[in-house]
Amino acid sequence: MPEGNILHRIARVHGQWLVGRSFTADSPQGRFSAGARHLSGRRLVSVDAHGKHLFHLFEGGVRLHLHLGLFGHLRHFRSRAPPPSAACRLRLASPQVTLHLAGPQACELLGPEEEAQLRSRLGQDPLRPDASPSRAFEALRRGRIPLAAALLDQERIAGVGNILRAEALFLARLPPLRPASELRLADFERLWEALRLLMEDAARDGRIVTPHAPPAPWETPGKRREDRFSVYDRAGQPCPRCATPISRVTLAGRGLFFCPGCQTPHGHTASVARRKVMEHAPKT
DNA sequence: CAAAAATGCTGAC
DNA sequence: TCAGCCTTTTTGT
Repeated sequence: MPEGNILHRIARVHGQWLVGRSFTADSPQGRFSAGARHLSGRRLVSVDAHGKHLFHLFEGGVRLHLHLGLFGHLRHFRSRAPPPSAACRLRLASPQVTLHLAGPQACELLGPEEEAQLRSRLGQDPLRPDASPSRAFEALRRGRIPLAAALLDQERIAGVGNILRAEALFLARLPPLRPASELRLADFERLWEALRLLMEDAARDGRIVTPHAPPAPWETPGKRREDRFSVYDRAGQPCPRCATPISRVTLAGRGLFFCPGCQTPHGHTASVARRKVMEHAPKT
């Protein structure tokens, strides 16, 4: 379910509503009972997101590491919470706020050096204020794999998932299958900026919505899922920018969506040139 | 009801 | 590269 923007959103919500409170913890599902006992009664000191990982620091130096994986789900309740589902791995309850965690890939207590080691393996996170774009540029260009594959490698850039990859490459007009080592600085700068914009909007609004402009005549208004994206999960449908049918290829076992019409090696300059020609064309 | 799929990651070939 | 993890939602009988 979540890409990095969702984790940052959760961290912000927890920072506002959970930090400073003490919680009773338990594990209805049972697989985190020992950890929950250790957390119970402690005050939450801080919350931090890095990529798709969440780090909660409780008083006494107790560190909780969460990763939602593909299925993980967090629910928040004010005042009265419903009974937890049988799959609820961790419940944190206070008089004002209750949290239910189900299906996480990771829910564990870490020592300080374990946490540091984990964090040191994560790449630059576009949503973190301490992110270094030049280090991200370096990391992306290492090795000889397609740019689209490098973007999902959390040790190069942290927080990008399959949707953000597709939408950011589309916004930056970059061909996803070109070797990452051939990425030029100007292309990277467009890509980084697209990631930052998409992720910041999505962290604030709670969902990824791409500003695909202009509104195309073949698009019908609606709230169905596919309307939120320009290329992700839209194989065969017309590109909102150039109307070429969107492609889907399988790369490293996962679907990659892109527009073969305008995500071309020099798609950016080519389309700018085309627009200039249009501007100077005689009016009809 | 059952089945399938999903924005992720790991460990074993 | 593939199965497995594990939950929720959507789709199909």
